[in-house]
Amino acid sequence: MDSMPLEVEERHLRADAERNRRKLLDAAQALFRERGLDVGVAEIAERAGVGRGTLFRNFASKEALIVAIVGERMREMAERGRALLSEPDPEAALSLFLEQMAGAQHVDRALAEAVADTLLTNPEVRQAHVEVVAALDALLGRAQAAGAVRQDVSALDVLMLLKGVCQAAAAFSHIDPDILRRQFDLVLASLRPAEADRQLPGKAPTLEDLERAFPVRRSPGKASG
Amino acid sequence: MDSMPLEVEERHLRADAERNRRKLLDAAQALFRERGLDVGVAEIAERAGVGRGTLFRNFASKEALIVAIVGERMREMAERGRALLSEPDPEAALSLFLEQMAGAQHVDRALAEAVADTLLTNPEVRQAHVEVVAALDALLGRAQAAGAVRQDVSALDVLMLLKGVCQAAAAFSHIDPDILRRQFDLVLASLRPAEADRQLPGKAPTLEDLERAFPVRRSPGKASG
DNA sequence: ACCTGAACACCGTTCAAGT
DNA sequence: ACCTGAACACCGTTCAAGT
Repeated sequence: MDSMPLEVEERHLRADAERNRRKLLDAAQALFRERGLDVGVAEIAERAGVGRGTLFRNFASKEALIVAIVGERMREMAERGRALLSEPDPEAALSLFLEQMAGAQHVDRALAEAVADTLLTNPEVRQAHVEVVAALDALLGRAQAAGAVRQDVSALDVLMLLKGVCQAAAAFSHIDPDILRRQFDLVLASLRPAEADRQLPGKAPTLEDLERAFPVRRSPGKASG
Repeated sequence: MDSMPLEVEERHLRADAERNRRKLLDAAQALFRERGLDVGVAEIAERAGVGRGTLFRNFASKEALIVAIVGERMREMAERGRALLSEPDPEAALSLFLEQMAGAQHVDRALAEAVADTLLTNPEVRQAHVEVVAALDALLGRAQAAGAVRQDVSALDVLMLLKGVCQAAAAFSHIDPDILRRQFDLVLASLRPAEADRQLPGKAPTLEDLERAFPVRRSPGKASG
């Protein structure tokens, strides 16, 4: 059972079905991005030009639709993080990545609501999130090796700290674009190499801690084995 | 119209009505605290031992019930902040207040969800929130005067930074109690007096910025003037 | 094989009938 | 004056009837 590939479901769709699926994704993407995850399925189907039932034929639930969209955005973000590994200055690369994450949430309400929500327990979103953490971990490791960042923080430490920045700054930056940068600088200040008597207590949180805090819920019904 | 007192509505309730109101508040408080703001009004009314209709006679909406509870918790928190002004060590007082805020959200899911939500646009919650900011501002000012905290941060700067810590740490601290303290220490590290070339850009956010970012929505219908 | 809208279940909210 | 549960409006989801 461990040899079963995880991402098949590539069985051929009829041409019109494939087209409808795309129209639904595009409509939902635009509406979620603009007005958040509370927009109704009726409006999404209408904007896509299909019946309500078609939405649920392509996606098991409204959440599944959300997951398809948010998961993709997260994977894009992880990819941008990996790309920054070729940036010569390790500190600048880390700072840029943090900035891009906040920026993405700023222009996409769906993404901002998703990371705050309990959506992280969904398997697909979790996997994408793990990718992001891995990319951040790599960038953070480089910055630490270069002596630009204190040794005793982990990627999850940084991510937790950034979460508030993203949410708060996103709400404010319509008004005052400076605030985003201020909050960043505060986060970066917290990450500077610490004197010996300022070491953080306990152990740095890992992905295993994340798993124990938010156990991934198996999607119900589908898997019978 | 500016001479109208804001918090009257103290007209006498019949004894049984007063009792029902209390039962509803107690039931909702317990359920919200334990399981978050999604618990249904039917369950709340049942636990309180009254009909659904009675809930809506005492509170204009489910949100009004939430606001009554969350607002009170926030006002308690502001009071604790003001009490800490008599703590002799300014840095310890500030640190304690931040710790108490995170702790309160840790034991009360309702509070944690409320501060993340758009509930801040509600007038009553906003007023309570402003009280908290004011208390934090006083504690922060003392710590800055004592040279324990950099001069260029405002209470809102700190509150934004803390928001992520509260959310993230609350979720994790079931697993690893160290994490809360780590995140705190990171926030405190970011607040240490900065070297001249590390000053934050722009101006520190004020309560007026908060008002422009989240304009208070007038409660609809009630006020006719 | 897929599309569709009527029908269903589940919320918050209202209101006519009771006391 | 207040209480109550049946009724309503509004969601996400299902499904029998269509193509």
